[in-house]
Amino acid sequence: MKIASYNVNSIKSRLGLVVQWLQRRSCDIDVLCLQEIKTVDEAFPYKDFESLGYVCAVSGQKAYNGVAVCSKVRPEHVVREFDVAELDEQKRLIAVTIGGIDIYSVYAPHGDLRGMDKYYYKQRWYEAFKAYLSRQPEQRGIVLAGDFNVALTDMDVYDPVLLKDTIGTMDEERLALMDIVNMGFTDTFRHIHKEERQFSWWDYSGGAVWKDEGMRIDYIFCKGNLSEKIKEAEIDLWPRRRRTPTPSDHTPVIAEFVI
DNA sequence: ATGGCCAATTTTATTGGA
Repeated sequence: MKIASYNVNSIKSRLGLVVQWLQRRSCDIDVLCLQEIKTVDEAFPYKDFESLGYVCAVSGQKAYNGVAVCSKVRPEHVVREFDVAELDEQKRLIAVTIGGIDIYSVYAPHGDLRGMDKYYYKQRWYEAFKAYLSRQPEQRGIVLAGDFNVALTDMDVYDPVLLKDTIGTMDEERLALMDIVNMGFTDTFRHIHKEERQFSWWDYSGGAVWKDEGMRIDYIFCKGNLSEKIKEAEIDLWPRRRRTPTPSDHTPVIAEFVI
């Protein structure tokens, strides 16, 4: 089973490219977690995904944020509200249960430099998400697929010196995500590719993608016995290295499980 | 690849993204 995470930066602007990408891969993705769909539920292009064989669970909002999970199998259960103020005030989280596994599409706050409102909001959001996850049953199979807006280590940025103490590389941001990882999660890409510098996001400006000046901030984490079932992990550069249609600034990350 | 960031809205500027 292949699970993918893709921050599309507007599903309306990206629909054509996402469809092209899925078809190019012969629709080998079983579960596609989307972030930054930037639209309300009613405006999500359900039908376009249906014609490719996917059913979509959506938690959207106007203009900003918004997440979805499109899967070949209809989920047994969908959660859109998490009964925590920090996790519900913006649409950054949706969870579906497929084959007894809880799969989350995650869009962590971007944040800001130290001292700014959005810096503190990111910290509060991570605390709330960690606390929420700690309340889940220990043995539960969980996959977290999304844009976490943190580069875990210096290996995950193109220039650690230049990018030291910037958004996504600050120690406290890394600790916030590491806290979650340390709850028993495995970084699927790093598990398979121990030393490879590969990125999932590149700035639109300056032709960053062509110079490979990027960061790895999109992840698929898994816990429970899923960690022993990771078969392959991949970052697919194809959708990012298009000129037309205009790509997202992110590219999809994929993990394959022996399930 | 041969450039000079992109998307949505509050729209001809501003905000957010990272």
